[in-house]
Amino acid sequence: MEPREISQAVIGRLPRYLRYLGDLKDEGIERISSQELSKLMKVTASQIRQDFNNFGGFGQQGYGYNVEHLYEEISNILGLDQKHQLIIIGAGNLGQALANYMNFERRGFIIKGLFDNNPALHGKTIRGISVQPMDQMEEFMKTNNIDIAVLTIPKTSAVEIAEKLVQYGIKAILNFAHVDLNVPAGIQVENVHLSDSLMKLSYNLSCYNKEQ
Amino acid sequence: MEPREISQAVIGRLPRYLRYLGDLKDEGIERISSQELSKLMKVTASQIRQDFNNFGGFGQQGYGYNVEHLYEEISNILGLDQKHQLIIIGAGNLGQALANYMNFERRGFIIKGLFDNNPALHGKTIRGISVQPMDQMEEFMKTNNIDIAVLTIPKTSAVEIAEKLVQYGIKAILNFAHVDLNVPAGIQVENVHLSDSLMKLSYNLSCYNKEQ
DNA sequence: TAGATTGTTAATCGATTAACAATC
DNA sequence: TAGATTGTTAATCGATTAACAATC
Repeated sequence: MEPREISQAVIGRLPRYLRYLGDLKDEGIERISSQELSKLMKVTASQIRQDFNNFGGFGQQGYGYNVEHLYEEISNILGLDQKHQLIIIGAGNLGQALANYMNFERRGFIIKGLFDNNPALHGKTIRGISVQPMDQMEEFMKTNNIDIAVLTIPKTSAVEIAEKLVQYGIKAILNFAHVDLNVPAGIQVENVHLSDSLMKLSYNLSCYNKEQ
Repeated sequence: MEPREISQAVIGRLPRYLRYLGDLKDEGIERISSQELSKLMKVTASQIRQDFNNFGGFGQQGYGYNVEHLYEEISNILGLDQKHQLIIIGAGNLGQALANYMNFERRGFIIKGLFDNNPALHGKTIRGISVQPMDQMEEFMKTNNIDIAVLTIPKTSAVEIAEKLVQYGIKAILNFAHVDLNVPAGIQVENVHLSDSLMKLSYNLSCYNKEQ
């Protein structure tokens, strides 16, 4: 088990497996074969077995996979057995929307703080978390053991703020700003570029139309 | 030029090229070589040239690429020369946040309507767009020539609503619901699964820690 | 013309799929 | 034991990178 050698392609598929397994679990289904899961998820059974075998054997020949067990294993691989404390930088519409989104907590992603430069927002409370000025970030991160930051600020300040976050010891950033962050190796970044997604849709739309 | 044969891997990189070219354009830079762009974007010059050549030759030997021209070409490839009318289904926190986000309009993605089942929201206005009940969707889509729907509703109703949207003639869906939509071939779907992104961060965090 | 840099072919690398022996 | 299905090796496919001839 050499975690670093597993490709991001595989890691990227794990949350989807987890989702389907959670649903199966809720339906009270005990076991599933790679072939059944294959039909359900519309990926090859081969890929499913290969993916799972990156982490050791979770199945049993002639039986398949135990849903509950597999769910637990993937959940642990994804580190969901651990709690993550996170802060949201930027308490605008998107920041507030995310702060209001309860489902993250269920997975162990606990929103601890909200920060914004706009004085009009300071003291405003969302789900018990009050918006603080940016300059209190450093202090807050130290006392609250924050490991993930969610960036929902405009791209003009995102790079600079990300550098500060790194300096203050952040381990991972979920970046909604439409810019590439420049962080040292070892700091994890996931980008959510909504306009990129729209552009992909746009391409495939016009592409499909040309086919006709 | 056979649009359908271009891999989604290439398409997925186009918006990022466009972003860098836009920045270069704003800086008043006229030409750039694949090697310079390579350094800037941290991808290989080879990949850049391969990507662009999927669509025909945009460059000139010995010179490089004209920034303005390349920007226009990629913009057109992505279909950004055309306007897209879109509706947001689900006027909760996220739906409102997206409706308030001005930048989409600049790219030709015009938010025309907002729909929600919650009567408390009906008539509420965001940037001049009032929230309508879901049952007015069909009529609205017909009279407003809507091609993209943004789904920001809970996963319990997302699949059902997506089917209706398809029935009413939607061409593309940007899906924020944490569920896989089941749409016919030809209907474009882009998923934005925020909890999946957090899980990937979580994996890479624990993975990195194990390295130490 | 000489230098630079593309467009494009060929080589490599990695990811996906197929096949089957191992084994429950 | 016979049937089913995994774990794993081998084959294929596609995407990335390297190399270089074409050409501005």
